[in-house]
Amino acid sequence: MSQSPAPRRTLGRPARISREQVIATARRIVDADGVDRLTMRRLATEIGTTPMALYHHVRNKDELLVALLDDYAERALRRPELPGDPRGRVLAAAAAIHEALAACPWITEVLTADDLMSTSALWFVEQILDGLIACGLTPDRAVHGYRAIWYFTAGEIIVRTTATRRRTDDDRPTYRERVFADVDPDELPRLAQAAGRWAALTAEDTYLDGLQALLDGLLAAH
Amino acid sequence: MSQSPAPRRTLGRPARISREQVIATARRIVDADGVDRLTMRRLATEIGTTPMALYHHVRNKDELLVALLDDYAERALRRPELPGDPRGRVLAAAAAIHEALAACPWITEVLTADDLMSTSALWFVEQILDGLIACGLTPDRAVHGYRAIWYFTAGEIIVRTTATRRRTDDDRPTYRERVFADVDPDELPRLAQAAGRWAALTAEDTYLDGLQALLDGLLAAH
DNA sequence: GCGAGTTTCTATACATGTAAGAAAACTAGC
DNA sequence: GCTAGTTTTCTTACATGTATAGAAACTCGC
Repeated sequence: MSQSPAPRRTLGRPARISREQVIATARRIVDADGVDRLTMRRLATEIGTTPMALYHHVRNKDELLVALLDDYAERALRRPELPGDPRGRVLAAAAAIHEALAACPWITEVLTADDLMSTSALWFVEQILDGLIACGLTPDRAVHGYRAIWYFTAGEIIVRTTATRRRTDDDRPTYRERVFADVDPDELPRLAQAAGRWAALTAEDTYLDGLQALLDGLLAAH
Repeated sequence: MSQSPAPRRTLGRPARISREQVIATARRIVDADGVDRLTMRRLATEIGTTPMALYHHVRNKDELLVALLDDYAERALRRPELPGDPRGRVLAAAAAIHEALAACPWITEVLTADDLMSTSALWFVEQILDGLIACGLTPDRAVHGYRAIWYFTAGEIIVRTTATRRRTDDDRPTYRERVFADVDPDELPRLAQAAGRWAALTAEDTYLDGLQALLDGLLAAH
């Protein structure tokens, strides 16, 4: 009758907090107050433990952020209806990744990881690879093509989000504005010509155009 | 005879250090010991002042890094012989920027700026814009094209350098390796197929291929 | 029940960027 | 010379990530 209740097979002091709990609480903080307010100390007190205890469940803050991105991708990356033609599949998969990432701009510091290798993103990578191969690329070239698409996508997100971030927490004239003011129209006529419209032009979302151009170029190269 | 020696026209306490001195010393530290060893405290002691005194010459460490990048670009960005055909010019200008950036991998954290808008880089931007326009793009589309090239270039540098950085200061199995180990060949056949070669493939430098593809796509879109 | 081993948690400490304000070193007007 | 104003520098303090060392809480073999 009095069997040992669920015989504990784990050695050592039992854990009071779990990695899942850490990540979930971190997510709550980020959702509520933004990623800037996520500190290990606050996370610890909200969980009811000490900062260093967290380090038994995440290796460091960076890994925690990666885990957050993973967690986010798991929920936000819903697999869309993909078109039948392979080119369209590649576009749709890449656009879906881009859309999900653009929606949570706090991951910039994490995004510089090698690949977007969240488990839940793998399906999208698979679609891109498969689409590229169906378009006639060799498997090896398809991997390179995926990388190129990833460079472009990650670069767009990173550059765009940090640009807007700097613009918000800084009201002095932009570095850009100062630079443009110095442009000599005789020496740099195209820049001088574009100077007035630069801000407006770079504010436009041209990700899809660029993605299509890149993809067309990749496919045209056989 | 005893004229006031160079009548000081500046009000207030005379500066003991200059912004140029700060940047030059920072450069020396970075060149010698890497960007990780550049701290405001060390910089201050090497100059012979206190950390907070630096903040009257650079707004914060980020701005110091941007200034370092500027300083570096000034010296490293030598204008190459550009080919006559506009497509070649664009490629050469972008490749030159990429090459210079790839040579100093510590700028990753700075590279996320809006554009590479160092004064010394403007000439390259001009060449890219001019080349794109000469290929038939409208000025507005040329700016978008330049942005696309910049996204791709910055993304490539950032992703590549942080990837190698993480690999060096971390000998545990990569996140990537763990992810690939879980790939189900039935569900994700392309990924499973590429898994073994992934590391080798992504180690290859395919920047120029990607750049050409992107450029061709941009030009093909009229 | 007891010691050994193992895991998790806690306390303390340090390096770092930088905010806030006082102090210093000058010029200009009297 | 003295005061006011201005600019630069210094002092002190704080928040943050995290290293290190050891205490605490468990299982297992005896």
